[in-house]
Amino acid sequence: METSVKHPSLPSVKRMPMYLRIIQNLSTTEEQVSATQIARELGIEPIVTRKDLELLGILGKPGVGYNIKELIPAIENFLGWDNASDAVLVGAGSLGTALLGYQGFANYGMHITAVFDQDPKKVGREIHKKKIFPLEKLANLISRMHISIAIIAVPKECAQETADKLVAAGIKAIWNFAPIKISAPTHVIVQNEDLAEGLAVLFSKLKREQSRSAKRAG
Amino acid sequence: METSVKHPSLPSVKRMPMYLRIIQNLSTTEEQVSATQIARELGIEPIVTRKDLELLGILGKPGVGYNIKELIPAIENFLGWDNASDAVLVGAGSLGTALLGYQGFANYGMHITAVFDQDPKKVGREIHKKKIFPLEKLANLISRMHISIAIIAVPKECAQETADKLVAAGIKAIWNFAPIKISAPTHVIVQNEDLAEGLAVLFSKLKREQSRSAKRAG
DNA sequence: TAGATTGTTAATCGATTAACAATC
DNA sequence: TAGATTGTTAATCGATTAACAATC
Repeated sequence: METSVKHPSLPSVKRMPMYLRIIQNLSTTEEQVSATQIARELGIEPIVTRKDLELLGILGKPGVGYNIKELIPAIENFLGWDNASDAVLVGAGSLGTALLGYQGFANYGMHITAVFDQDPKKVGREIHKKKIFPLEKLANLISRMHISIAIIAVPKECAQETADKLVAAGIKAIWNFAPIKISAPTHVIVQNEDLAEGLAVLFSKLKREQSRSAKRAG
Repeated sequence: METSVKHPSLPSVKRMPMYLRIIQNLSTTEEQVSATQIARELGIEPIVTRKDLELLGILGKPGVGYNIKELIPAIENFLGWDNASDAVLVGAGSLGTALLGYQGFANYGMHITAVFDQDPKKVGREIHKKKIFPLEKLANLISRMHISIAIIAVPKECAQETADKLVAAGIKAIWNFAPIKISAPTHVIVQNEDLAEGLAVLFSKLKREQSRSAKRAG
């Protein structure tokens, strides 16, 4: 029996990008950074950061911290962001446009190779210097260029249909922004992004705060 | 000592919007829905849904399920989405535009009252039928109309500054989409939305799947 | 040395899952 | 009645937090 690979927890994975940003910011002025320092910046407990950095498989210096030059590539490698993966974006509406413009995904290990849209009026135009292709070319381009990631930014009515096409074309992972849960075969990774989740959390925190302040007043 | 209010867990809160959507879809054809049914639709365990619905304080019928007419308002009330709160949007770039267009937040208990932007060229124009105001009017409008929620969709360079203005104007909750962690006094709720998190999760799942399929092949 | 921080083991906490009688 | 599902209590699992010796 071989050593089973211990998978990092999802919360740890989610915290990594924040660490990366903070450290990248510091990298111009500092050589070393401690878990304590990062945690303070984020308003979280130092032990959390220490545990997370442990996952990277690098060593820090007691009393000092971690070498930033070592830390950055370690996190990038952990996230798989060290070699930009090619991706396609389906849907060139305002959401698709916003995603394309979002600080450029370049820093996020992702390179958007092509943009597709159903609307003939949009085809041929450019957004953020990316040319928009007709949907008909989707399957061909994906298989020809061995694209493994697709971003769905189409209206929810055609999201599942789009996903089916992507799966048929051999895509390996789908990042879905349509407000509907997309289903796909188990070997295809689906990450559903849902704005409503964040809003639900916001409202629930607000409610809690209001009941607290009501108690203070009453 | 009074009964301490038991707060629902964050994962439960996050699942509620999905439940709501599914049930709203069913509401045209069905009268009742079971936790099992909802769970199957979402690909999660029925016990999870049952536990979550328990938080709503309504009763189901054993062997049958829940009355949809009761369930919908119960979830909306739980989320605080039964009375749309007024909100302002700061930043009318592609992200702000996308947010405004995102199926309209009307269903999400939020009504965007006004849109603000720094750029004089944008001021006066309309997006999705909302007029864009200059930033100078922000504080006045917030206090005059007792707005409690603000959405930040400005570049990360001015996000903290924008947040400070909002706090000074008396805002109670900030939903931040700039890729930077915003800080505010403890009595102000901040919900930082971070695209990079989702991407990190996607990549980590992809990695896991690839190591699995490599194992299958090898 | 004194102070800070790491790496690591153990304790705690909370969310998920299991089990099952009661009910439609 | 048989089958399904609820409400509820208990068991399990995993993430967070605490504690502390070792090290710079």
